[in-house]
Amino acid sequence: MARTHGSRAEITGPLIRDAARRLFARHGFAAVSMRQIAAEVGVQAGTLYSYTADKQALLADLLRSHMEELLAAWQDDPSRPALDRLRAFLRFHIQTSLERPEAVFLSYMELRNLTAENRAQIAALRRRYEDALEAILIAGLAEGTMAMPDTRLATMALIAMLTGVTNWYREGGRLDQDRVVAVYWDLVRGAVGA
Amino acid sequence: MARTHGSRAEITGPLIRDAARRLFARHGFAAVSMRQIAAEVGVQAGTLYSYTADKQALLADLLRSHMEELLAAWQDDPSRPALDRLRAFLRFHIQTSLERPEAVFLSYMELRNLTAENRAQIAALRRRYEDALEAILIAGLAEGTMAMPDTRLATMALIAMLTGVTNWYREGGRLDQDRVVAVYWDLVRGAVGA
DNA sequence: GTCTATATAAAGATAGAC
DNA sequence: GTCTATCTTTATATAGAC
Repeated sequence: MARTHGSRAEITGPLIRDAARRLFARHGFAAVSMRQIAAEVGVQAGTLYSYTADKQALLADLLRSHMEELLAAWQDDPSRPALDRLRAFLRFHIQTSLERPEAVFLSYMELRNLTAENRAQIAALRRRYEDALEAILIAGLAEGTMAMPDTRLATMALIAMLTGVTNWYREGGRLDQDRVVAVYWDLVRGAVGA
Repeated sequence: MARTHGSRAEITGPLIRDAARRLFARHGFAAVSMRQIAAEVGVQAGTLYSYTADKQALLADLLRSHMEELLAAWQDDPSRPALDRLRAFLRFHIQTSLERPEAVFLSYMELRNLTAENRAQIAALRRRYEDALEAILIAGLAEGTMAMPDTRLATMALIAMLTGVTNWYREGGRLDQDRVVAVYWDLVRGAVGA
């Protein structure tokens, strides 16, 4: 596994991030050692410190880039009917959650291991993501196509429900992804009073 | 803090469990040392091993007793209308989740740190709890007072949604517990097609 | 039942050679 | 850019005294 003095910076960085994401998600941040990450990549432990200031910064980078990718990928069109937008959000959220279950899991679980500064930064990104959903619910109320007593609570409830898919979904299991989206859409549509 | 040779076994056991629950929930299982737990209780680290075989068994005890208390406390009455039973389940789940947020959090997060045997045991208990909810949904379908495409997915979706309350609820925040139950009841009732 | 002391292993991080 | 070697700290767990 271990190479001797081979240099390939362009790929080592991403490999470190991939290994860290996988290991942190599987065992928990504190349970994973820098040596384990290094072994997974095929470098020595000391090498990791050419790519990250410390272990915590490595986690922070993973969470920040995940949230930024999520925000960049979500394309909303406020001119469309709110129910269509909600349907699109649901599909987007389930799809990305199932594509990157490890990053999703980390983003909801390992905030506590960040410095206060990094934690605040990630929390702000997450808040923007939640606001994207709430905007749709507010539009639905204004249109009269949805009904609910509290858009903020509904936002939190829906995100928790959708993200929960990662807890039980198994590739090749009883239901494929489209079917999951369809079933959840029935539940969500009912929940928002449509 | 540290006493010298004082003996009080009746209370030290529960204190260890309380401290471990709090610390594991706050920092993560792997991030907490036996020394930290001991310091919180006011004993020396070695003393903990009079109460648990090892660190992992301490976690397993916490999760097992939490699930067992939950199952013992939930009183269902299958002769009542399914919607009433669902309402009662919702209130029970939100109430206990907010009363014991640390145990709830651990039960969903730290299964990965158990031995395979302990993990299977806890998973079976959790499954029984999920089945208690699904039984209500199945009854609702049979009654014709609910409608949903998949009772198993609906079960997982509802539990994720309700448990998510612990992620954002703050004592003394914008909403008191009864109000939260009322808002979620609106969402749940819609989701199950009532 | 609890303490003190310790065996043994592994952690995060850094320095300097190649 | 990566490796080797190492400093320093901390961890789990156990043995035996009180």
